[in-house]
This record gives sequence, C-alpha cells and structure tokens, in this order.
Amino acid sequence: MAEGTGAPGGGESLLFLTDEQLRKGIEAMFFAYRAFTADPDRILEGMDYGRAHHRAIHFIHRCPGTTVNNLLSILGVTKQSLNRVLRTLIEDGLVESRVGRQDKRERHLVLTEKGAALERELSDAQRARMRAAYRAAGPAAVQGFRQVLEAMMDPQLRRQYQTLKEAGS
Amino acid sequence: MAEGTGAPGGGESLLFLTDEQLRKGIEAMFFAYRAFTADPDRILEGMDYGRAHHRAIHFIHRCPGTTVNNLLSILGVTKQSLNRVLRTLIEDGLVESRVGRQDKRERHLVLTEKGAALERELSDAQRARMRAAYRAAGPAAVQGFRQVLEAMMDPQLRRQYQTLKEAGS
DNA sequence: CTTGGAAAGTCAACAAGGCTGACATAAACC
DNA sequence: GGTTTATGTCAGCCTTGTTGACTTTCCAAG
Repeated sequence: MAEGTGAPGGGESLLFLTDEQLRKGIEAMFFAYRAFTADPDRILEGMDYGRAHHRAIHFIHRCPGTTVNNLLSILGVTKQSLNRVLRTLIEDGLVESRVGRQDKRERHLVLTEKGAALERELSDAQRARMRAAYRAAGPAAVQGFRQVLEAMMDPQLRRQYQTLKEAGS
Repeated sequence: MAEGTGAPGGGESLLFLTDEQLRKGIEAMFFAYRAFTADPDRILEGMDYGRAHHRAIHFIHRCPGTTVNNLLSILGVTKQSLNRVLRTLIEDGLVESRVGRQDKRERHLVLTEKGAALERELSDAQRARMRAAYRAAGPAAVQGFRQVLEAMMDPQLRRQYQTLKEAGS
C-alpha cells in the first residue's frame, strides 16, 4: 500500500512495483512451478513414487551421508511423513541407511547405484527444461531470476538455500 | 541456437548453462515456492480452506463471470476436484454461481463481497512478499525473473498465462 | 551406574486435494 | 428426436501432509 510516486520519469521509476506487475509475477510463479514439476512427475507416475520421493532423492544426492534430522529440516515436513517415503525407498533398494559411526543413533542416508540412476533420470529431465529456459532468456535474465527468488525466501529458508548453494562445488 | 564457445572470454560466456548453475536455479525454485505459498497458507489454516480454495478465489477474482470449464482449464484439475472446492465456497457465500444468459448450461462464477474480502486479504499478503522481493532485487532483475519463468512454461501453459496477463488492465 | 534427553522408528487416525469411473440433468445443436 | 456439451454428484482410491502416543537406542551428565 501507499506506493509513493508511481509517476514516470522520477529518477528510477517504480512502475515495476505496481499491483498489476506484482500480480503478473504471482501468476508467472504459479504457471512456471507447474511446468517445473511436470517432467519429474511424468517420469514418476507409474512407478510407485511421487513428488515427495523425488525431493528426498534429490537432497540425499546433494548431501550424501546426511542424517534424517537434517533432511527433515531441509524438506520442512514431519518425520512421520518423511519416514513413510524413506521406508519405501530403502525397501526398494534406492537408498541406503547407515548407522552413524560416532553417534550410532543417527542414520546416514546415501543413494545406491539404483537410486543414483533414478536421480539422474529425474534431474536430467528437470535440467533440460531449465537449460532451455535459461538459454532462451539469456545470462542477464538468469541473474535477475535468481535474485528475485532469493529475495522472496524467508531468512531461514534463504540460509538453508545458501548453505546448499555453497556446498555444491 | 549456435552453441559455440563454452570457453570463458569468448564473447558471450555460456557458463550460466552449467549443470551447477542449473541445479542452483532448481533449488531456488523449490525454496522460493515454499515461501511464495507460505503467507496465504498461514491465513487459510484455521479457516476450513486450503491452497486449492485460494487458487479458485484468485482466478475467479481475475476472471469475473468465468465459466466452470474455463476455470478448470486454467487450474489444470478435474471437475470433481474443483467442484468439491467450489461447492464449499458457494455454500459459505464467498462465490456466486449464475446461470448463463445465452447458454443456460453454463454457470458464471463471481466473488461475493465476502469472497472479495478474503481475496484481498490473501493477495495483499502475497503481494507484500512479492513487492519486498521486487524492491530488493530491482527492476532489471524483475524483468529477468519474468523472462525465465515464462520460458520455463510449456507452450500451452504460456498461452494461458499470456491471455491472463493481457486481460489484466 | 543410573538416568535424562536426543535421535530415530513405528502405529494409528485423520485431512486436503488430487485422481478415475459412473451416472444424472438440462440445454444446445443438428 | 438424437447427440453433444456443460455441469453436478456419488463413491472410492491414492499421495502426502498432519497430530499424538509410544518404543528403542544410545550419548552424556550426574
């Protein structure tokens, strides 16, 4: 509310902050997220897995040896919810659960070769779409894309994202 | 698309298309979408409504008088799924369903004053977050943000988004 | 050594919100 | 009159989230 000038020509225009522009951004997020999840969803349907399995597999791949508690805080779900997903992945031999060495209460999660193969299939599909979008939009747009997404996160989520971001290479 | 160099320094660097960069974009989408839906979810919890109700309310507000079929194709769910949501909104007096004049088979959906009030509360919260993110990132970043999101959509989704985008103002 | 508490697993029950299939009705169209 | 279209509805199923209660394991402090 009370957006200030709105008048064009005043040094740096604030026209990009109008409700109209914000609404377009909101709807773009809605439609883009649908597209974003469409490819992995398509691959997983038919297998007994869903989006929750994809997320677990993704982050276990990203953080090999992570504990259940750590995974819980990344995914933002309850342990009961994660456990159901994790159990099927372990039973099916996609994920291995190793008792911790120092702290034997902890379970360290890693993908098996079979799990890594599925991860590759899923992330290849998701990356292909992302790559096409990046290429079409160009490097400057990509930088802006990431800036806005990061600015949208709550500080706590942003910290988790940053930690992951730095952890990669 | 003239892939060309890949080598740094060669005119336009393609380093933004590495798997590493794509992964960061994917994880940014994941965390940002959580934040994106968090505020409306918080408002709706406690009321008997959920994210599905929010989506219906949003698009009925955007397209007043839209038919059920049109709403279905925007939301991308089955009529049974939408009907469950719509029925409660109509029963609770947030949405009005008017029999069509020309074609009496159609129902035209509009928000009541009560529905419009909830819509305002929800979209105010969502816009506030968006506005903060836009302001922090700046106009150039916002342009890139929208470009990448649009490029990510399937052609059919993009057409729906474009139609809505132009319809506004 | 005992005990408190953290980490993990499990069971039961429930809710939201997707889905399919089948069927009913009314209106429009041919 | 017969077919198609738009809508609504019933029943049942699945995934994925939730809470609450309880157990087991095991580190660590007293």
